Amino acid sequence: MTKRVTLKHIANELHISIMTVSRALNGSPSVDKTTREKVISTARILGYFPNHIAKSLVKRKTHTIGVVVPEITYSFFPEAIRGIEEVVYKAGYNIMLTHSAEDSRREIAAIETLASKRVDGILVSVAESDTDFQIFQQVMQLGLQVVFFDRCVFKIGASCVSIDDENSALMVTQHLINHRYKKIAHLRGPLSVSISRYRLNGFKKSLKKNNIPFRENYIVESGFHESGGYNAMMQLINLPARERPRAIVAVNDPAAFGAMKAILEAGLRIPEDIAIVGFSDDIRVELMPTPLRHSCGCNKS
Amino acid sequence: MTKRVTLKHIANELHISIMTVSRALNGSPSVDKTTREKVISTARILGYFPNHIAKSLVKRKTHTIGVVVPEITYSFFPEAIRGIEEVVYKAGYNIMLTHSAEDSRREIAAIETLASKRVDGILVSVAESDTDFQIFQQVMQLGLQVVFFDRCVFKIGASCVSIDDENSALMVTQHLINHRYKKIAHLRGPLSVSISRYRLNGFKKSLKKNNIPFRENYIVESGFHESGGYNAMMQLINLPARERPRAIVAVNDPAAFGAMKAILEAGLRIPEDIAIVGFSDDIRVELMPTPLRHSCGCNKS
DNA sequence: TTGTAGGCGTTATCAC
DNA sequence: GTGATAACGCCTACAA
Repeated sequence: MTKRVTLKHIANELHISIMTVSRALNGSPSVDKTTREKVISTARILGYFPNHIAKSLVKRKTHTIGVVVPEITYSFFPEAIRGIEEVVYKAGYNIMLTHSAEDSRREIAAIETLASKRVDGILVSVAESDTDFQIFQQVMQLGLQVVFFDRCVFKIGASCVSIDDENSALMVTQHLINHRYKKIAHLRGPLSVSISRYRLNGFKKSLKKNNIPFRENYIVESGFHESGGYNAMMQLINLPARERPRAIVAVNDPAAFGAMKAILEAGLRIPEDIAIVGFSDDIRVELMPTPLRHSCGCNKS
Repeated sequence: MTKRVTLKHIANELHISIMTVSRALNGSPSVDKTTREKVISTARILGYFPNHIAKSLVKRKTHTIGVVVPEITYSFFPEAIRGIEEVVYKAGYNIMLTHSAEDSRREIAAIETLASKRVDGILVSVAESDTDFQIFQQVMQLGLQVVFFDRCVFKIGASCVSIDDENSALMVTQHLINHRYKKIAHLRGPLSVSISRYRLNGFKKSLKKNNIPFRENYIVESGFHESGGYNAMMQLINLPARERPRAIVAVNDPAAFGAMKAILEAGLRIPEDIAIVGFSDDIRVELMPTPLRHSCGCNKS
């Protein structure tokens, strides 16, 4: 059905060697001008497309970067992926995109596949449920570059790109305190993920710094998604009216959105009854009726 | 620096042939049970990862699908990509994701790269500015499967997956008419893209069907983005108060969002002063203060 | 400037 | 069951 045109075909057509064709097409200086022109024109006529697979095999380089995210549509990942694509594109690379669906087994499978497909490097934001990180060390020993972003794994010698979560959380909380809020609750992410821990720490530190008593029941796990934020917020709303927090620091924007939904559904107003701040510049933020406020201009790209 | 483990290494280690190793690892039935176990265990010990590049070269199949979108973060594409990833993952494939940034030259380059990297098929949603489609025919002649989605190119024999744009637009408009709106404007997309034309047609047909006079100045080009929607809406708002439309059919949700911004900034209310409907179930929709209404449950996945 | 030999890591095919 | 050999399409290295 399909006749794949190869260097050989062009070579035969022109009665020259494969190497000359290869050189001509790759812009090698040591090739006769006339020959080069002939080669290029017949390549075009025959509809030649270079076979990067063959090239990759011999060069041991695929010019492809693997990307592993927990959920493609989730939070700021579309923008991150977009940013990554832009950068690698300019460098002459492509991205192979996989998502783990927050499932660590699937994440491992994705990384193994990427390793097998011989990507030149892997960018990964780890799944919530991760506990075993030996797969990363394994592929790193293969010479594969691994760089974490947003959700990092430390202590295995890979780089990490993320904002200063602890400090950001501290500043976000401080922001609320500066606005005279005292009853501040925190919707936290799963503690297995580093950003959750850092943000929780920042939150706690800020309270301490301002001598605001820490209340255990003001820390509610929300996970990273809207439904979790919603449920967590419901818990807080169901506290006796006097106990209810007046402000919320959500671990990220999706959780904040879920919480807002719960607040509005309960007939409460934002921020008059309960104020709320999120994280990570979700694209939806600018369209919200009540803008989420951010502590800093930190950019996560 | 890196010692790539190959079948050869395993074979040498065990003093057997490469083929036996290959067969053992691929679960061929015709291999001795003991040998297989030995092979598998030393493969594990040596840290062997199969080289899909080599495999692809001989099998002429990469198990990779190329995806080309105009903008990764734009409108419903994150969800579409997510859906695509889910499907191909289950089929044992991966996706190579590229974006054209609405630039047809970049789109062509992306497709050439994907063809060179020998993806097994390409899913593409074309850029706004596209005029020349010969690249698609070119790669199709190479035996590469091309399937368009959302923004299709017709008449070149490739499949297209999208909603019935004309009918949807017709129904959306009818919906407004049923609510007694008569002064209805349309923010249209670039006419080079098929969905823009279909939606415009649907809009016109609906007016005609209901004997509502068509006004040229009620059709404003907005493009597909928020900024365009904003500018287009400003034009309409700046009409003399009596001329102003009371309802808007936007070509897609981002344009609708931009328009809403313009409306609100002008101190008008939605939908009391101006009603607005979008398209394509943008993820932000459910969070909007004034929900965008949809004509049908059409799903674009 | 151009050509030849060999190999990248794997599988198809045919022998044993 | 297992092995040798020849591809797959290209490039490196060396020779002419």
